[in-house]
Amino acid sequence: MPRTTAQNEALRTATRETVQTAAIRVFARDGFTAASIRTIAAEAGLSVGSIYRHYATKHELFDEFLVQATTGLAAAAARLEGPGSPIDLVREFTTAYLADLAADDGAAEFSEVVSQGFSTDTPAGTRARLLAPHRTLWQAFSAVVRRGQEAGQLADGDPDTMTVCYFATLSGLTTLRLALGHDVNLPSAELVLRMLTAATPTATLTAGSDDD
Amino acid sequence: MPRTTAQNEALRTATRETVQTAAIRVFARDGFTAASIRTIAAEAGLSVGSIYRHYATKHELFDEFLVQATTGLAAAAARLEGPGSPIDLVREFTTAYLADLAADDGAAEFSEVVSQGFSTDTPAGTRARLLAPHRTLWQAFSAVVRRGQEAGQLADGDPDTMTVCYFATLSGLTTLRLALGHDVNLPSAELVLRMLTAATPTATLTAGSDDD
DNA sequence: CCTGATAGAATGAACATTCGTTCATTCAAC
DNA sequence: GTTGAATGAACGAATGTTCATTCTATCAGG
Repeated sequence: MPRTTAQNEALRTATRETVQTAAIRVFARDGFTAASIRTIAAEAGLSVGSIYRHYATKHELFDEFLVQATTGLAAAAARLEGPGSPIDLVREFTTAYLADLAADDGAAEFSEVVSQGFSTDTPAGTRARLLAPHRTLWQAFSAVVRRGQEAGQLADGDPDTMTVCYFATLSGLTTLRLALGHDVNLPSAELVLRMLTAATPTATLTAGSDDD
Repeated sequence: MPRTTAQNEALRTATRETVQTAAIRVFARDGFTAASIRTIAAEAGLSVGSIYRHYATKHELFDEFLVQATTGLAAAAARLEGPGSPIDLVREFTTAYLADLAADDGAAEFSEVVSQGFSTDTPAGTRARLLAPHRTLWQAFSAVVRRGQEAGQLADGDPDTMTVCYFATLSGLTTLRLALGHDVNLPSAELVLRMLTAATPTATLTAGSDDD
């Protein structure tokens, strides 16, 4: 008997992880279509054939990423539905996201692939598959915002619209961070949270400019 | 002599515009690499060969888009450097951007291609070519923010960081708008502007939650 | 300790397809 | 009839994918 089953299992999962990490990096850099299997193989330090031993197609490689993304989004939604005051929940959520972005692990790349899948819907159907868990997350966040408003902790405004605007900011920051690297000044959580916590600016700030 | 020179000229520019519009739409939908010349030709209602009569390569087709983007960004920066109070300038800028996003002309698609070029740097060199006019725009915006702070019209904070956060929001909203269409609730200018105008939330809002 | 047999992982040349691109030909307007 | 725009079949390069082959780590038998 050559290798034990357990050893083969460990080898397989280790290589799968190597491939997955390399794939996400290349997907984030080049986009799904421009990312070639040969490039991913080179990034992983493996041959083309090895990729196909672990993933039947390029789409299946992307599918595993989609599963991870769905799981992560569901976990984030669950945390928002957990205990805690609204202001603490949104601050903790924002701080954690920005910390991931600032760190040099693959979190930013991961988010970037999600963002690309959303915008280009490549491969076909990606957008729909990402939309479902995103809606769950958005609804959870929106509910927290509503609770925060009722508690007087958060600013007025339609919770759904505020949620969209908030997540648009996080998404945009992710893209900028990945494109510009350390040159970009990541904002503090407090700055991002202003759109949720801001007291409505006093009328005197805008007086005299409503003549359009 | 068959057609007059003027007629040929008109035909040429008309077709060029048709091709350019179709190309931007396909670029926005599929990304530069996945957008094939055959798809662009079909979208424009022309043959493959006709595309190549007007643009030597796919890259040149994209280049014309880059020139347009650079011009537009420079124009936006110039407007910010023009007359007007800081609060009016940023509000006008935001309102105009959101109006373009809400309209069904190609403005959102245009911005989306810019965003993709930024994030994937495809074709190679696109990011650098977009970065220059963006920096100009960001610097102009940052200067307005600083003036607004000095005039007591805008909230405190590092102007550069606030600018990055602001444009990240606009970029993220563009992606969401194009991905979800009319389902997305576009925020009001006032909501986006909160991160710039918000009075710092009073300490009572955060009291008792700083125990992490 | 060595050695050879073996199961399964790793390899990369080869294939069909699709891509960007070309160009001989056709079409349309004067 | 002439000029230039429009066409689409065809070509080389690159892509995703396959599979016959090689490598590698293990352990029974000496």
